Amino acid sequence: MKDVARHAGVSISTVSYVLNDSGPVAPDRRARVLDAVRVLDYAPNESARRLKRRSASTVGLVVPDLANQFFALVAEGVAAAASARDVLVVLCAPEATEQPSHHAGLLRSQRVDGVICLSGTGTTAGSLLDLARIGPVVLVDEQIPGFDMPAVISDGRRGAREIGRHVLQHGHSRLAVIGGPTQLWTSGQRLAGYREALAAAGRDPDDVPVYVGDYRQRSGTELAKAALAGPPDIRPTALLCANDLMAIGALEYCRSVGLRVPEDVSIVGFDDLPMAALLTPRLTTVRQPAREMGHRAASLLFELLGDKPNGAGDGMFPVELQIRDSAGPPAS
Amino acid sequence: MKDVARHAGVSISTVSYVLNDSGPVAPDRRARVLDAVRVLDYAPNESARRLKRRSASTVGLVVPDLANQFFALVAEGVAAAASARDVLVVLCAPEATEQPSHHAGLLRSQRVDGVICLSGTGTTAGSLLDLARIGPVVLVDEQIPGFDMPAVISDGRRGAREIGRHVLQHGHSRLAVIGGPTQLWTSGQRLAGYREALAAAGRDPDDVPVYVGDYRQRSGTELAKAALAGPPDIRPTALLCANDLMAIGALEYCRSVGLRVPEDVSIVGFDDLPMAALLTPRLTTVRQPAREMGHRAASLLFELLGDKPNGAGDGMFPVELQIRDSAGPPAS
DNA sequence: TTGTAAGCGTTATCAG
DNA sequence: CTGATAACGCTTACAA
Repeated sequence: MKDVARHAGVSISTVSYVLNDSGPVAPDRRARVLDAVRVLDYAPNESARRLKRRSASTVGLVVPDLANQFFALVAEGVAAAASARDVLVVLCAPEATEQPSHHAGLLRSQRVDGVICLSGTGTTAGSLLDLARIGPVVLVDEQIPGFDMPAVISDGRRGAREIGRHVLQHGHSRLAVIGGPTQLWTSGQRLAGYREALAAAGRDPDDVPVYVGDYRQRSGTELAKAALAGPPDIRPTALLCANDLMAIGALEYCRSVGLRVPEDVSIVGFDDLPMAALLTPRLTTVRQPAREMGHRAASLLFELLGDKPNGAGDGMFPVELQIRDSAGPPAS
Repeated sequence: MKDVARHAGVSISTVSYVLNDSGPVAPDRRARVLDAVRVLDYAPNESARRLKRRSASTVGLVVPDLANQFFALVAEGVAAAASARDVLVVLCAPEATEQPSHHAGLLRSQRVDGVICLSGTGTTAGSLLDLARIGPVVLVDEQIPGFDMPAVISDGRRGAREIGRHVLQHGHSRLAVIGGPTQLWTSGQRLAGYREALAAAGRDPDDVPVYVGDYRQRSGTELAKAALAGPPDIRPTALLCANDLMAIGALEYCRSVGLRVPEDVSIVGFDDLPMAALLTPRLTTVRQPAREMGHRAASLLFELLGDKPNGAGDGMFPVELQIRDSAGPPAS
């Protein structure tokens, strides 16, 4: 910057003025400065800048599992919104094996302005508290009772209720739920939705067993195996999976043991990953607008950070039942 | 930091010494400092730190399309390697509509230590030059002739050759290639591999038409439509797609018009996305170790940045033919 | 309209 | 072993 000033024959503060539009500068001098900037290929040092102003134009993005396409799409939405405002995104993909507070510390030291946190196994009240000390935190697809942090969520409960009803309408009498991690809000919501559907159909929700998975494909496979272990006249004829990845795992298991879907067992998921419609059978599921949710989360965070209100309230995104081929009437 | 010093009854430089192990400190004073840090919940200001040292412990990650799971997996590998060394990853997901140099500028201002750049449509020699001014750049699945930047690649040419041979062994006489963007290195490699296979089978490589796509699913659908437009006795019986996403698009097109795969047309892909094995028919493709490649790219970058050599040469990753169900003998 | 100078929170040099 | 103190590159009163 000193170089630029010298090259342009002005003082260093004049350079700053033109770079930030923060002071009146005579047109010719401004031109000289801009010119020097180009000639010297000068790029301001953001570290120094941040040190002075107390804001970083940077947000943290905590995502548990990029291999889950739902998260990847949310991340893309966040990145797009951030890019549109020239704010940087620092990516944290905490591994299950590490202390959740570790990343919080890193992010805090970076002085990121705020954080977007995607629902995932690491989301405990404690780790959220760590993040909250950094600055505003917006949650995606998660909510912690008693904390009321801003959150971008979708109406998972209703989605689960609708897909539950859809399955029940086919006349299944024995069902099982393959749910997500119990500590996750979404898991609870979806489970609640399934139970409402059951109750609405005059069934006792407590009659259907719930297998607790971790939202990964593998656990879908394993839990399907557990759920479908008994003899044909005992075993469930429909599996309500709390996300698509687990539904896919379940589908795989069925395929591997020769169970037909949906004739022998109906399987439904949740998320509507791009691949859901490409499976055979095409997966009946509930669509969540992942990219939009990421975008909204970022906008909401910017607003919290003092951007002019951009209409990004923390409302609920609607959810949409996608009826395809993986659920149907039981064969019997 | 001043507070910590006061609280511990030592000087500010002593605090710095214990925080960085950069000077000898009496055990009791060190303990007092550590204590004060905990009590005051102090986190060092990285901006100030970077200003002083000239390194940021931060790398940039440029990824064109997170919705492509291959990229998402590479990103995950990068994030994992970075996290293991406490280096931060700033994510750039340049949209097609914006100037590639824009992100380079952002990254440069951030003073990131280096950049990992995934192959994508935005990868021009010019934009790479922009990035190179920032610091070391390692490319993933890309190489620019004449620039020789460190790169983490896989042997796509061999993969393409092998899958080409596999298809040809089934006795197809009319084939078509659905390739990637011509400016991408991977596209060229894969195309070269296909041509080698053709030549090895005694066929004239120039006889097979090449449709140029953009590695996205949609272009697979469109190009399959174009490629398969003619009457049955004219149209190709096998489609060599340069990545899985386009293969999936092609699969979709075939399904939509009632063409059976592989009976009416064989389709093969490249990448082996996790979903490839879940499709019906299961997609025959070539596996690239995405996550490992990301990990290696990060390690390589760290090494370039002065980390002790960690054995991350820029060798070629082997590639593995995955023979499944989407390619077979033509029906005729 | 322009320049001077005082920090921002760290690290590193150099006397004690 | 410890503590002043001078940078690091930038912003912003304040003075000219």
